Amino acid sequence: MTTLKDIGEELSLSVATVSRALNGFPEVSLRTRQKVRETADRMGYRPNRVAQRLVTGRSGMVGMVLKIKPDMTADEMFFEILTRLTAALSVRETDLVLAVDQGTDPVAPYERMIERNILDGFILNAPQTNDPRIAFLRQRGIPFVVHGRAAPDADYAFYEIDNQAVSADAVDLLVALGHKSIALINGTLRHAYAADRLTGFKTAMARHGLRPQATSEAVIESHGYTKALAMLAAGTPPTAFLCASTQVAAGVVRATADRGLRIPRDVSIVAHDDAHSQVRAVDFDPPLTVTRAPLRDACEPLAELLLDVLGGKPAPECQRLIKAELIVRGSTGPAPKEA
Amino acid sequence: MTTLKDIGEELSLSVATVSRALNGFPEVSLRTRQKVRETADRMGYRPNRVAQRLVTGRSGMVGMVLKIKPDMTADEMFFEILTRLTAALSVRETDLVLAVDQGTDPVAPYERMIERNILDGFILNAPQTNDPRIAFLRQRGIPFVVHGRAAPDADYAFYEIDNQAVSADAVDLLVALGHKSIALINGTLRHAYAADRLTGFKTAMARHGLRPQATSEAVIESHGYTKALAMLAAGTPPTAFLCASTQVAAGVVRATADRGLRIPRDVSIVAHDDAHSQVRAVDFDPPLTVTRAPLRDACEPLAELLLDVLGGKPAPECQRLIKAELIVRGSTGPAPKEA
DNA sequence: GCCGTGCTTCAAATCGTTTTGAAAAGATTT
DNA sequence: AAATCTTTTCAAAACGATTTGAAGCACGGC
Repeated sequence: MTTLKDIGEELSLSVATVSRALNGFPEVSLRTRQKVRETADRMGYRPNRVAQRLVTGRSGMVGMVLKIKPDMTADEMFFEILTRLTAALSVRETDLVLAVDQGTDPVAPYERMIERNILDGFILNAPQTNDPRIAFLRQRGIPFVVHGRAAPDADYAFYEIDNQAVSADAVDLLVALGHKSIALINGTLRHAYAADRLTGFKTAMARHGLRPQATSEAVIESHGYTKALAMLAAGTPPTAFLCASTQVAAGVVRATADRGLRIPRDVSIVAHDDAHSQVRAVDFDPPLTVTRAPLRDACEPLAELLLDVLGGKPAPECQRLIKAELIVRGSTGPAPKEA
Repeated sequence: MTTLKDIGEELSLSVATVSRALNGFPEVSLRTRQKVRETADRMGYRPNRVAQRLVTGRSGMVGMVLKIKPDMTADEMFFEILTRLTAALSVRETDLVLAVDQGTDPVAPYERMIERNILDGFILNAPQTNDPRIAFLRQRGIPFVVHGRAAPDADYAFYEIDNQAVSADAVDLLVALGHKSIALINGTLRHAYAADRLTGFKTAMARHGLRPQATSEAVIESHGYTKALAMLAAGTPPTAFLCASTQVAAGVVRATADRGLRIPRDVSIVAHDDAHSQVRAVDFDPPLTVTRAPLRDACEPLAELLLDVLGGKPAPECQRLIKAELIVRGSTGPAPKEA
């Protein structure tokens, strides 16, 4: 393996000069710089990353912990995220070390990875309100970036969509169409994003002088189905639903069909669409009106932000709150005439 | 971060002594060794892998490249394998670094990871016949262990089930039951395991003086269905099928039902079962006779073998060829009386 | 009292890089 | 031509571990 010393001897230069020449420092003359570059290429020099890391204190590796469901499967989208994240980091000369969260203590896998002390930082996802992992990493002073924002006053690096605006935009659209009885079928409030959606929903409804109806549970089809069915059977049934996901929307669609209601004539539906490939908003009949913010779009920014954090950029400059796009399709229409 | 120097200063010992004490060298007295161990624990010492690697050439980290399908999903079983592998390596003080194969050149991700030269070795899976990755790693002299055997005369470390025996055992069982027309619905021959299954099948059939019928394609339900349908419609329809997987078996079952045939009265089925949780052999009606070899059982041995290879154990001693278990259930029965 | 003999411990070199502080060379001013 | 300033180069320290060769110490034998 060619080393700096080899190149130095070849050219009768010190390793220091060779190092600076290759790293493009201005204090080495252009002529030597070129000569060094050329000989380095000729001799097939590759910097020894290990040595580089030893002296710089950086390892060029970041960690991520996979949360796995009890049946040892994971989210369908996970692989796409993983792929894109790996690619985004790879461009930045950074590798991803994976660990698996086997339940019990959410902090344990982070502790284990830190113990090995070869990691520069972490990428976290799916933060919960008062997430213990975030508290842990901050207390230990370990750099990290979160996909999601655990609290509105977060003082760490994150990438997140504006979940309050997601609800607010949907409410505004529906109110403009004349809807007054609007229900939110939300995710479990344990998740920070769901809490934000609820806040945004309540605020927007209050702004229009309307009474909010909401329920929070897992974002699965059956939840959408049972809750929508129950709400439609109640005294003042909603004329519009805000769905936490397209999966939930599928359940709501099934419930309205069971009740003999038509979309959008009797019931309007707006869903949030994170572009899961499984349940596509455009495949609905009628196609779903959505607030759209593909999860995969987070990968590039997350990599970028983490590198910024590692580079010492202050946290406030490493926060991205993105607006979801409101896409109006066939599942929303004017509110039905009052009965 | 605690270093050897810190411990040395704490105990008024040289770093050399501390290093030897922690690595259990005999030339340091028992008393100091214990004292050092204890203070190291107390101070939370963790060896710096980067520094270790620089001087020893070992980093305690191994790599694995994930092959992802074009739709960016991966095998359902993948997470379980990943979990178990991580755990098995963790016990051996080794970390797993993941990269993702984004198509195009199968060797490229390995090259990238090697360039970073912080890895001690690799775990490969799903080898193909004449796998370029294996050729590459061997040519570069990089240690690796393969889950699967790319060729019968493999001269590298691997863990694999005896795929020729898988077919042979099934054939022997069926022949003992009186079957003469037996078909193999195999995986694509590009995969080394499928080539082995075919060889074993042909050899076993020849041994019994029978003419083999075989087809090779992706191990999915539809392949089992279409091929079985075609074969059952042919001149001398098989009375028994060997299926590459339980998924394929599901297709074959559907095809026999479509033809109005009954299992095992008219058609017997033997499948290979690698214990995917999705399509379970015992959930079939009747439950499937299988050659069983859970994929997950490979994790411990793979970790063990890789560490052996890294420790310099010669390749021939790092090869494991495991027999699959033949489990006879309701899907096999005596051959039907000749028409 | 001198010298070998184990048994422990140590200082120093090593790995390949980055970075600091100083020296050498060249250019400019006095 | 001496003095000063700039530009370029260098030797050495640092990162944190392992490993080599040597030294300190107590011991008993001569």
